[in-house]
Amino acid sequence: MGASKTEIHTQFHLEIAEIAKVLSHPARIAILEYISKQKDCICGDIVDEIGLSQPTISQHLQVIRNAGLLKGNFEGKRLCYCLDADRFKEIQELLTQFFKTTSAQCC
Amino acid sequence: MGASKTEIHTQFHLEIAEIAKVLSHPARIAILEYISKQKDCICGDIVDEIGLSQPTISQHLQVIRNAGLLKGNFEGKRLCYCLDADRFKEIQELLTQFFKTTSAQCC
DNA sequence: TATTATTATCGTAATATTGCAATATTATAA
DNA sequence: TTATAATATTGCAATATTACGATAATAATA
Repeated sequence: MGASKTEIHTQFHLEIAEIAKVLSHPARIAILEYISKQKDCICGDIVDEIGLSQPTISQHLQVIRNAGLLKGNFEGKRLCYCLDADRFKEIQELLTQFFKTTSAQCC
Repeated sequence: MGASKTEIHTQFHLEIAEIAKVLSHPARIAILEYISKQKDCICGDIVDEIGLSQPTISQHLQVIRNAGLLKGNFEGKRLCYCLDADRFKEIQELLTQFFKTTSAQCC
């Protein structure tokens, strides 16, 4: 099949999995880390930095954007892509919550 | 292509992505949470709990096992599947480290 | 040893992901 | 407005993932 059976899972489990999927590719990890470090970040820089084609980077950016993690500010002349700090913190807290819920006890 | 270009990424980024991939399916999240709660956990229980076929659960378990998260104890008569607490903590720390490294500052 | 229960593996179909070339869109500069 | 630069979209090929039926392997019990 290839498609996961979403209907049998809880909202919490689906949400955690969706977040994790965003983080499940090294290019996206690299992009997130890079964007977070820049004051003024443009997509072209990312292409140079990471070593994938511009369309591929653009595609990864869309995945990150769909997760609500991207904020684009048109400050003055250029488009500035930044992490949405609030959403980023939210995601961090959801994962923390999962790790809290799931603490190994047996054996 | 479908295969990611591993050679262009750092070990850290690859490691984070690999961990996230394990967490990127709701069934595996559910399995991890369930296993962590049981004292004596057998695969069959998981099948009843989650609502996927036994082979599918077994496949998900292998992904979890490959990440070093499963510990199988043959205690007395039955096989007891448990979370590897050390590895679980390790994974948690790696993600925490990523979130620390990647803290939104710009905009 | 034969039976039964539990878990793993194989084979396969459906769908998703990754990556890039070509092209379109958008925004700035001339 | 036209040229130029930056980013997004489209289309497509290669590979990966998800799911399950059928079957094999393994372990406990009669």
